[in-house]
Amino acid sequence: MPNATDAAAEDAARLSHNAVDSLPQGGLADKLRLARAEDRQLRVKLGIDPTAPDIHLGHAVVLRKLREFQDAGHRVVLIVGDYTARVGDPSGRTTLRPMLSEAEIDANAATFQRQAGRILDDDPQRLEVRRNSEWLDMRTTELLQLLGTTTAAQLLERDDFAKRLAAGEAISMLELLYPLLQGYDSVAVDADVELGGTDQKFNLLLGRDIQRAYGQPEQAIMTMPILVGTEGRRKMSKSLANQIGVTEPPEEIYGKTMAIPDEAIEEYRRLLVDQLTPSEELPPPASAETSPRDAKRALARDVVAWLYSDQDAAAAERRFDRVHVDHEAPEEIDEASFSCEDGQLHLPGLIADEFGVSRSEARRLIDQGGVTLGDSQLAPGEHDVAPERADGQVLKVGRRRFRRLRRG
RNA sequence: GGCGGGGUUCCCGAGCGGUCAAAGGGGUCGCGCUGUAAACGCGAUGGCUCAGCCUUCGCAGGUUCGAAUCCUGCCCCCGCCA
Repeated sequence: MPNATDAAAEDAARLSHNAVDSLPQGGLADKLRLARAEDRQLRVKLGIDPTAPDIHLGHAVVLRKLREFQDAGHRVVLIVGDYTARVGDPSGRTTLRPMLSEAEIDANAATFQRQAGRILDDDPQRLEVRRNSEWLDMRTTELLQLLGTTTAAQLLERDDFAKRLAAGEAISMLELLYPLLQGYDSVAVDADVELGGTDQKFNLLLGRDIQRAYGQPEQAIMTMPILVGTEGRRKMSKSLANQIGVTEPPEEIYGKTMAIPDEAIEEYRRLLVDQLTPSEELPPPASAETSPRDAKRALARDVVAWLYSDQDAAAAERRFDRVHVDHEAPEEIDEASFSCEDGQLHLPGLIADEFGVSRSEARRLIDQGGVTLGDSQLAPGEHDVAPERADGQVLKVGRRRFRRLRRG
């Protein structure tokens, strides 16, 4: 039986799998050692931003890591940044975030918490959820004490601040304050470890300084890679509209995964699908012989199976093949009823109503050969059709929008 | 307090009296192709009762035959100096 020291180091190594940074050197092992010695759980913190409530695969990377800590017996402390959401953290971006109303924040926080439950263990012993308005709504004297812990130069070291300063761009006081507030969260919850994306590195490290200033042991920090969005370039985020949400329907998740560039396949697999902690018994990863298409199909299946089930994954794949490979209509199609008083069915109006586009857009779609009625593609200018020709037919708009038409 | 820069269509960003619904890029959409909603190529991208009409270039007024482009006032944003 290995002694406690070795075991802690091994655990730390395992938990650090896929992490970009685990700081300070040996810090996590020390924390694990301490937990063993004191026979307690580590408190592993993650701050979440309730401005973007829907959890996507990018969040899932960090949440999966948290799940590993839970499975190792530790306690995850999720901090809903309901108070900091009023401040707006600009990490990795160049413009200020909009502020949200309290009602919006509450709704978003609830949504996030519910969705996180898909990945995290929600056993109260393993998961604690807090809101930072609990402690950040502080007296001015306390705020001043917090401000006293840090210098302007320290904050301006942060990469994005430094760049913006050099470029003569605006940096608001609120933004500068944000890292301090986040750091104070660590103090308030006695964090032993804090996780985040690599864009959080500065804030996580500053949390250590804040804790020290308050006479607390400093947290270990771990950063996880930022998952790229479906276009394969920029970080996955809702505002960039390149996200795959964990609650999206199976066929959407499957399809969006198929839309990622081939180069991103390996990264997606490594961060989302592979065994949480590597073990010797695992089969080798998908061989390089596999074609990108098949590798991506397998990935898409695995992601859906992870978030739903094997059956859902198989069904999603069937549907995808049917619609995108065989170019046929899916089995299940929503119906749209139409009526026509004046003898002709005006398609731009119908398409606009059914798919939420403008009539002008609908006209363009028809004119560009993007609309098919039954099995004939509509010709440019063919905006009105006889009702007999439309009734009972499948209307296909673009590659993946379908309606079965019924005269009503 | 002083000086300077700026607000353009989903985003960035050109335009600076007519040829502007407004260059170019991004994004998005469509088609083609294909191994996929990949890649690549081509095209489209304010609205509508769509060969025409209507409404846009921070807001309000004005000059002009004619303004996103000129003038006046206002609102907002940013930087620098102090």
